[in-house]
Amino acid sequence: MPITIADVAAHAGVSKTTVSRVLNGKGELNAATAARVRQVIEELGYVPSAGAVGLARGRTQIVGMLVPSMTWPWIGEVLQGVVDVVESEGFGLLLFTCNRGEESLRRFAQQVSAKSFDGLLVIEPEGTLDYITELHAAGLPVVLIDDRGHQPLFPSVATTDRAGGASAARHLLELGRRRPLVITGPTSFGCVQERLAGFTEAWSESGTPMAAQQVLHGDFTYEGGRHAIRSALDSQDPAAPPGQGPGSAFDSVFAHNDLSAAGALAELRAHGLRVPEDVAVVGFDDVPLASQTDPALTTVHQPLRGMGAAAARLLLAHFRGDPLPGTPTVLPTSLIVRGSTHPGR
Amino acid sequence: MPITIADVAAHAGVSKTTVSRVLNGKGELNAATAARVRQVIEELGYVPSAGAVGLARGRTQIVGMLVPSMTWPWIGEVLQGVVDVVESEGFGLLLFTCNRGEESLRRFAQQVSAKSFDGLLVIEPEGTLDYITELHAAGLPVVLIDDRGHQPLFPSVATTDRAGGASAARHLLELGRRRPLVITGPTSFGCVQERLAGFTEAWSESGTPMAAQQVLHGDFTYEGGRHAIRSALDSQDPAAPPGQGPGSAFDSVFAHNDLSAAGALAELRAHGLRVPEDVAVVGFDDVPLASQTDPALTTVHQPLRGMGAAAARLLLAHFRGDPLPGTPTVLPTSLIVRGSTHPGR
DNA sequence: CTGAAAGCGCTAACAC
DNA sequence: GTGTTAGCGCTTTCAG
Repeated sequence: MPITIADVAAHAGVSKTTVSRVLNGKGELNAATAARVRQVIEELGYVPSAGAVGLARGRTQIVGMLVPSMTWPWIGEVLQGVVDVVESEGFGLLLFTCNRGEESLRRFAQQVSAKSFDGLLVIEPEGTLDYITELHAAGLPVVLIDDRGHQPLFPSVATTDRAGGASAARHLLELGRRRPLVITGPTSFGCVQERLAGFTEAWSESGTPMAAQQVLHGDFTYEGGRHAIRSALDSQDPAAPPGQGPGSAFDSVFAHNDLSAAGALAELRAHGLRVPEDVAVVGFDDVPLASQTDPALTTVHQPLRGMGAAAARLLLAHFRGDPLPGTPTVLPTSLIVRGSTHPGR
Repeated sequence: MPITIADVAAHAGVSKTTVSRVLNGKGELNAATAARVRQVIEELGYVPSAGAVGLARGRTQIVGMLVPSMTWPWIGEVLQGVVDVVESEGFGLLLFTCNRGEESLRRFAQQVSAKSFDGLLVIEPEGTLDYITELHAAGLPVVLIDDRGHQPLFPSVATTDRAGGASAARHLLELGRRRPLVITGPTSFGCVQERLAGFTEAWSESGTPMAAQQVLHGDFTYEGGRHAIRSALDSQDPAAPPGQGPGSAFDSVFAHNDLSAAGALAELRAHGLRVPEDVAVVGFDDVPLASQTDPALTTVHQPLRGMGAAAARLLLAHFRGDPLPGTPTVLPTSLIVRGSTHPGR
């Protein structure tokens, strides 16, 4: 017994078409009729069936979102950004993950074919770029939220990884540090290459270029961070105590994400090194963890929420007829200074 | 040009009805016809339109999920549990948050009325219990994932907060600790009351009941954890150094969540106290942060993923005709021992 | 075993 | 301005 447009029409003594018109504000209506219809809608508490509207209009008012996993610490931020704008525009958000591999993807593909949503927002799950590109080519509106530094063949929202790396370098230089250690993420990621390039460039501008052994390849994990510090300490001149003293291997660390920076922090302490006095540490991302380490982590903030919101806005604007931009939308990073580089903060 | 059931019917030389039958496995079909139809479906890559099926059947094959916010650290785990089962059953997950207050909720209510989904999973957003109860009463299948220790009037999935508190107490007792400090969460939460009751009961069984000043009211934040430790240290006998020595105020901490436990950890260190030698610390939740503190946090693991999955299974089973259980489904907590109570782990 | 026809609830030409 | 008439793509009686 849910009430339908027909009920409203009957109660108001008009046709379904008229009701539909006041609902969607189309055509010229007699003010009086419109008011009466609105009144009845109110009284009956009528709400159009999303499914029926979707079928009739050929558009669902739903945006799909595909993410690799829900359990990564920064995914929530992006999602909140997305959800905020999607909801406020009266759209629904249909969520998909790739947690169960092949099977997940097949299921997702089904939903695409089933026209369950009008457009797709995606944080690229490993190895699906080709598939997504295909969907885009097939006419599905897609916006990529790029955390990998790809340059995809379709609209995307990204951040300034290179400038972020540079800002970390400049910060350390300003603090008087001269021997940095860089702990990278997986080097196949474009973002990692950018962060490294930005850091290295900015550093060389100081006149002291970096040596190869100052870059350690990590894997974005906590353990990876610990391990990098351990091996850096192991391999340095045993006669020279680490820290700011002359001869020590490094006086600062730039980790490519906060998680490995947190690992570095722990390992440094385990070796009796003080942060930031002996070694200053800078992370990347600004996930919640960053403000909950001890000392709190100076880090390059990624505008995750903003990226999610921007991607959603792009897609929704497209539904209204605006073209999707051919070039990536780039949101700037910003350096957040905390205790790991600045005593007392 | 999306291909429809009519296309398949035409190509296979049968009626739409027949195609529909092979699609849904209803009625007795001639094996040969069925095979032929299946063949055509395959060739054409036909997938039924979700919207059309929904309209015709009156069911959307979508489950709605309402959460307070996406940015809490443990929400992701629950969501992943939900998504895993929802997806594997061929359903879609429509996500809603209450981030924008009243407005969010109104929008959500619309979607409910619009019959956008068949049933609802909810992590109760503050102050919406009445509204949810109403929806349930109105006939919408609802399962609550209860993080607050409510005893709602509708199906829910919860965890053993009381037993979890007790396990923390027993662990500390076994380690020989005798003067615990408890840092609670907001006391209006049922789960906080339960955790406290469980801890206190188990502790009194040891023969040494707890004093009121051993319980500090916190707020589930990092700062709250730091603050609690600070005031505990401030208020103790200035002549008695803290730690395990006689006369010191406490030799262990049970924080009601990991975040405040991490705060406690930091503050203890700031005062020169060693964890776990001087003070052992136990948290609650087992969020990712717990394994990334230094030392890593012993904590009471909440089966968040399992709770999400269980809730989803309950709802889906209900769609198949099973009744929803009248009594809460309870999943057990488990104690995860790490370095904050056990040196070397 | 299979098909014709009538919806599901709404929108969109096209008349009046 | 407003109503009539077809659909949107699928399911489901009801015949045959």
